[in-house]
Amino acid sequence: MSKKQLSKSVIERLPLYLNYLQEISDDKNNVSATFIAKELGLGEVQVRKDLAAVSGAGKPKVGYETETLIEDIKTYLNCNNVTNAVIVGAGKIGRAILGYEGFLRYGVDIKAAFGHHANDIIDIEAKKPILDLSEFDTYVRENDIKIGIITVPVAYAQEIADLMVKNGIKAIWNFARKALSVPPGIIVRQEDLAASVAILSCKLNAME
Amino acid sequence: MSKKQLSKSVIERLPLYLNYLQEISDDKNNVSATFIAKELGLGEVQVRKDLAAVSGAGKPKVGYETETLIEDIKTYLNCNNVTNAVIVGAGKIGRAILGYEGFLRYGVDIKAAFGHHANDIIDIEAKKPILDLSEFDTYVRENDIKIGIITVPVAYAQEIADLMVKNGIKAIWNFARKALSVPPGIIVRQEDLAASVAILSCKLNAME
DNA sequence: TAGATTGTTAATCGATTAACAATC
DNA sequence: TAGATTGTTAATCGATTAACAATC
Repeated sequence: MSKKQLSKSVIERLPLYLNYLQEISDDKNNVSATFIAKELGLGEVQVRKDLAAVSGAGKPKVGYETETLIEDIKTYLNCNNVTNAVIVGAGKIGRAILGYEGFLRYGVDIKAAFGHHANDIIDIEAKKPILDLSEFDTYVRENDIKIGIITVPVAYAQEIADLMVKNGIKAIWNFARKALSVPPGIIVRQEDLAASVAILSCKLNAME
Repeated sequence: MSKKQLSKSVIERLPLYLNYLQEISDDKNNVSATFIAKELGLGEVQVRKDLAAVSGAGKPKVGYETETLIEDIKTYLNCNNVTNAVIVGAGKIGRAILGYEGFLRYGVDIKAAFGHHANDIIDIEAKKPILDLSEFDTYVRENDIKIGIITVPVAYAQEIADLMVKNGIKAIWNFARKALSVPPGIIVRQEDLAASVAILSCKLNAME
């Protein structure tokens, strides 16, 4: 499975294409890079290059077969293999993520959340267990968990990250506003929703 | 207020610096770019250049005054002026965001959420109203709302975006997986949490 | 003074855009 | 065939990194 390693910017555009293609796949059997570019407000050559990188099945005059393109992007993004994940932190954000079904679409299955003094509570809507942190080690090892999601307060984030690494978790999605220190080989993605909206407000302010 | 327009990449690093500086501000009166770079795992020159862009108050040998630097970044990010925001979509994600206090730290005050057939429900923990969508127009105009946050299902996203624009909202933070079409001058920030984790799982897969 | 750290100018790197030949 | 669209090679652009003189 020697997959071309694409640049970060390309990888971040792939979900965009995927969503759009899935949206139109019922109506259109074929689609051109030109068309996608116009619809998504991107450069035509950029789209063509991105698509060529994961697919390369385009035909002059007609464009790409929509279904094939969808499959190729999904394959690249690993959507068809399920990767298991757990959340540590059963507060509002943790529960909101636990209950959101959109992740499975990308092959990520969030199996459970862990909290303090929680014990086998089941999130009714999501039908997923919220377990006590003491069960973490066993659960992670027994359920082939690869991704850990941290939604605890800043003060505990590093400690939880250490716990995850200790139990063999290889990728961490961190919602705590704290730069984690992890051993090499562990992937960390920092998510700061507040910063996202700060940038929005900053741009807004710059426009006046 | 002619503020230098920094590049997207620089702006996205500012919150990172801000968090770290606030974390250490009690212990350290001065801090060097070299030190920050090492702690956050960034290039030394990059940090120095970023800081110079918003502050420029560094002194050879001692570095920057921590407090001044914090204030300069906050000024650039517009943290000290409050910008009002509302959420449309009172599902799990909408409520989670409504209840999260971290935004005020960046000067964004989320005043209320709107849902269908909701009427003056108050989110107990957050102490913020969840109102019916029919009250949207009046509320937005009367409360100087500048930012709109969309957490409704994909099918309604464009319609809500139009409603926001119609009522004078200038910046939209969109959690629906849909490329919005808005008039020029309106800022849209697309947020796709599922795609975020997809990229994580993709990298994880590429490593093996 | 000597050395750490700054700010700036030049070099490198990577990503986007432009140009164009190939092809269905 | 003609024309739309592809894939590729070269040119541009922007951001990061390296080098170094200035300074407290």
